[in-house]
Amino acid sequence: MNHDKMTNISVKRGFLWPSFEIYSGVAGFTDYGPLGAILKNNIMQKWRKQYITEEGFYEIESPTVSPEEVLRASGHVNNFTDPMTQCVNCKDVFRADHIIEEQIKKEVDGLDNDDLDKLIKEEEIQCPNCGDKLTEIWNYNLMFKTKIGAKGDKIGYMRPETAQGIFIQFKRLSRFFKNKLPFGVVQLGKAYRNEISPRQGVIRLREFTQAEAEIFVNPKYKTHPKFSKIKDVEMVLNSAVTQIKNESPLTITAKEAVDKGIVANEILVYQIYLAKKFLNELGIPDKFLRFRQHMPNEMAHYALDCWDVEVKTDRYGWVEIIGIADRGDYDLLAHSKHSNEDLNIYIQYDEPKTQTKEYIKPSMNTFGPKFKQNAPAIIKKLENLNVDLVKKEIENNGKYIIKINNSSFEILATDVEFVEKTEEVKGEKITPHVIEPSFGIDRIIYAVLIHSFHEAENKEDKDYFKLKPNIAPIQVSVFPLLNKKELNEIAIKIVEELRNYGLNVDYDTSGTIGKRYARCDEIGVPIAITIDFDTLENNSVTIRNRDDETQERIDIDEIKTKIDKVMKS
RNA sequence: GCGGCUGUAGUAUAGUCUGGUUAGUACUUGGGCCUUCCAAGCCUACAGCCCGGGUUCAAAUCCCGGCAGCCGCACCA
Repeated sequence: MNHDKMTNISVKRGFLWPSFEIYSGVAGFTDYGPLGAILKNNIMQKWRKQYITEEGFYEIESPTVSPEEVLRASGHVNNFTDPMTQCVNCKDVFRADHIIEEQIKKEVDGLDNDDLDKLIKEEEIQCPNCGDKLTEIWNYNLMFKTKIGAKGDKIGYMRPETAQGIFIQFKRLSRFFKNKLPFGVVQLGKAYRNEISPRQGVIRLREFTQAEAEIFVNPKYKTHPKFSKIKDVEMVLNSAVTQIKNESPLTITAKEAVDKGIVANEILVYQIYLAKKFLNELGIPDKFLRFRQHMPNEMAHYALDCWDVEVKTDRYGWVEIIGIADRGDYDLLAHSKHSNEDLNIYIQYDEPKTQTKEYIKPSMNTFGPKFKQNAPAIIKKLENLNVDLVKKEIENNGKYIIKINNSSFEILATDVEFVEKTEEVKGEKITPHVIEPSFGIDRIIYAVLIHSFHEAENKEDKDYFKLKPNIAPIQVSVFPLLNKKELNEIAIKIVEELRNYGLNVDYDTSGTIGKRYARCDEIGVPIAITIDFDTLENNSVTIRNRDDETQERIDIDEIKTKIDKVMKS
């Protein structure tokens, strides 16, 4: 790992570029150059393959601008802000709630800004730096605000996560999936957070790409049909408990993790497994990965449980690249409440359940004459009473007194019967829980680049990206050994054929062959094909492997089969 | 957002302190020559003082502001 060298080559060769550079740039934004854009697409396509093709989820695409109501309901308008205050003297800026808590040693969660302002005055909270006075509190909201429409009176925000777009479409989605749980919906796209001061390059962007899956499950069945296949897979888990006790992470199998209650359920573990598999296949080995459970106090406002997948970097230490959260029913309930829509799903039982329930049945031949015109009202009241309570009261005291308006009525044992009634219940409405793996694509690309970067070990060696063939932006380079007309002609023919076959091919005639090999190694092209004078005579070419520099003489007709083989490795 | 350091072709740098010729060098890149398998050589071309203002006869160089990068603090639901 060598962040500086890697970044240098990635900029030089067109993977990642600073944005708006000719206007001196803006922090927190990045451009994907020509190779970076392909790499990103390849990784996103691979992600789609794993979650859409292999897991059977479906993708939707929703707007990146949201009306305010959506983000009010989701909690982002209120919870995604930080109360800030500034020292009038030294101009340092602080989280208001943090410094209040620090100085009065009391939690101030849930207080609004006016309360906090009051506290600052009453408790004489001072600048922790220089002890001077603090300004009034203002909210720093991490969302980009905008206006929708010409009048500009409708507030919109750039979405801070792609997830909300899925929750909002829950009704249509559940119909699309024939109202059957579980089902999974994914969305890949941009999200926006106006970070106070982003540094760390592509690790903390103000505009970034997420790939999220929202898996809607029946809260009673958080099992997974494929779990048995992965139950023996070992993973390194750093649970909240091991973190609190300062113990080293546990290496345990998926099954043990569930059995011992370290991870809440099978679905969550399965998702951790998928994340690990995905990263392994991108070329990030297990020793650079770990799974860390959020501590109760660091959990986002919506989460029941959350595991971060972290990757080791030389520059930034362990970096979170994926979050896998059990969001429970938080989002659907929140949107249901704010929109007045039923966001639930009707679960039909396999077999109708018979429920036996006790009712209070008025004995009408005594009840009617006794209460006369008040009878209907009393009956209605009786229906809503707790049966056991009424029964006990009559058994113990011989009567139960019902008050309607200002009159009270005595219900005696002779006035009512207690009847058991059996009825069939065919199903129930439930609010699904949501399991959400959320991938930070930009961070993953950084992780892929830093971990596929091969640093020269000696003078003969060189720096290059050892990208896995299935994500390499360019799969094949085709070189004529010398820049001669007759070699170029064949080379161009092969290039065209491979391009038609669906491969990204680079054709290069400049400089010496060694230089061209070096150049294509640098950007991670896994295969090079060289045409020489023997090709003219016997139709054979040299195929070269990037990683071990081995060469093989093969027939032109074998090229595609050979490439396919490498691509699958 | 605060403080410190830094900013010269695509990259790495010389020059900045002590203002003064056409901003030098290497690699890279393009074109050409040569060349039968791992950045060889030769010729040639392209390309730079972060932006804005000030001081001065004269600013890459000194001063101020901005922007960006790095480091520390704060922030990162």
